[in-house]
Amino acid sequence: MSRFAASSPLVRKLSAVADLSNDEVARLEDLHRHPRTLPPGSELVAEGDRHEASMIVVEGWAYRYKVLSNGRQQVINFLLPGDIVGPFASVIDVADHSVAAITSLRIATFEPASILELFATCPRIGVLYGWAVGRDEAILSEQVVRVGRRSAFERTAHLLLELLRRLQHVNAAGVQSFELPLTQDLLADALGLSTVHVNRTLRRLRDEGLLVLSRGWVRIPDIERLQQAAEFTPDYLEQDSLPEETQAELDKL
Amino acid sequence: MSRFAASSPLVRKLSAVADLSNDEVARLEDLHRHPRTLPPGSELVAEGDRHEASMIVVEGWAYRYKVLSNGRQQVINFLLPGDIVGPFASVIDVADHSVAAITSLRIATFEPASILELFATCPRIGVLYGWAVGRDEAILSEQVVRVGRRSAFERTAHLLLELLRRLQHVNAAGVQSFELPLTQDLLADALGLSTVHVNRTLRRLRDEGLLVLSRGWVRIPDIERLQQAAEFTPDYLEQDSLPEETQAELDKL
DNA sequence: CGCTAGGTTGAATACGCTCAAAGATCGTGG
DNA sequence: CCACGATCTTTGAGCGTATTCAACCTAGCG
Repeated sequence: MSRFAASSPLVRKLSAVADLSNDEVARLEDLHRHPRTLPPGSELVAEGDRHEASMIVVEGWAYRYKVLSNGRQQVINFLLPGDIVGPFASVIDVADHSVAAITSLRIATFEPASILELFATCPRIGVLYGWAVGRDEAILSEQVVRVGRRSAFERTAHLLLELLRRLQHVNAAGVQSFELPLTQDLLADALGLSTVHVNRTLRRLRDEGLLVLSRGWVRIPDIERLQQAAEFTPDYLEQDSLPEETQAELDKL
Repeated sequence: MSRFAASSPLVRKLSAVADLSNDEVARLEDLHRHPRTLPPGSELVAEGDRHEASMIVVEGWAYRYKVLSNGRQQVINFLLPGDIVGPFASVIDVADHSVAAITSLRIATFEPASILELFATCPRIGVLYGWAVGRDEAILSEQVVRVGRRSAFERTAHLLLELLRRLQHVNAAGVQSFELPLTQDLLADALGLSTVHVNRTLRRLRDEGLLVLSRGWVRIPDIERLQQAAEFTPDYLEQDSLPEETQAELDKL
């Protein structure tokens, strides 16, 4: 267990990449003043909103999505504890997507100024912020590949494996299992499939013993096997340290 | 025409969002030392590469992509003049995707240290860098929606409209037309379709008078009409100034 | 002139969608 | 505590969009 097991998920996530000083942890925790708790279904951001602030998910799930005509909807990605919502929101003047809470959601809003200040006064945290942004971009990229070039079967398995891994990074999942607060409707919108087909695909995954689903929980009995089936490689989610060169740059400052 | 018509496409792009001082322009141009020219097909980044530097596309097209088994391939996005390749590359230690040149490519590599320094000494540029990252993220999000929830017809039209708009922002396209250096194979990999179907879809777009294609050029005779057909809204690509609040924050520094 | 990469077209197939109806599950109020 | 309604899940049948396979065409280039 990490020495930050009790602290915020963002700190847990970042301390896997770099050892944080007590001061750095304090600065990060500082971003968590102004927390709120929102009920399931709340809209945090609506497409067309102006000048949103950045937020950090502390507990619960949310999702970013866009709505199209005739009821079509696409989930862009899921926001889990430790995720930063709109890391550069303060610079964008109109939101081009919506964000809604899936579960009851604990979330902290922070001022755009905080980030500017953080970058200016604590480059290490600036770099880690950049790392978080880069990782989210990697997750989005994988979402493009998943939806663009994988079969329904692979897609579904792949997403579940990603979610497991991401939750594990913030101590929000077990070794094989996690709580999945998604309806098949929402899953379908994330996977670019119809609800019916998601249902059939999940059934097939269960029938093949790759998945155990019960009352909002998923268990993956044989992760190795599911990874193979989904062609899942977790590299894009894993990083255990900053590159040496970057470390060196930082030490000079 | 902008007063920076002659300068680098990155400056052109950013000066649409904020008026840049001469000093700021100089700092941005500074990132363009160490330019190279690469032939079409060159790999700039290969999946698995360690610790890449960030780059700026000066001229030409490139694409980010991932390769799957049995020859499947997905283009994550296209990189056009003024685009930053891996804005936080210095913090990520292993590339999870590849990048290759489509045309002959003029590209500038800059040191990770430059960015840290820029953030520290020139917050306005730091903010604009953040804006560029945020915009790229919006483009990626739209790619997810396109591939996940749009028909082949909409998808194709939508991508072409996006490319037109993005190119216009860096003075690399006319009012209705631009040079499109993509094979139908590559287009298919970007749209998550088969080559054959891309071909049929393009034909339909031509038959309906929505597109004119000839020898590597596209013309969109009636943009309004194609936007309607594709359900394209360009908001995510457009921003003409920084939000007032952010301006105010900046002035305080 | 012939090679090669890319574009075009047809026919058969398949994967995933739509429509429809029936079963679970859960929260809520009687 | 049970009944009801609402939401979510499951299953079947038929359909349609996009795929695969295969052949042929075209343009550019050595």
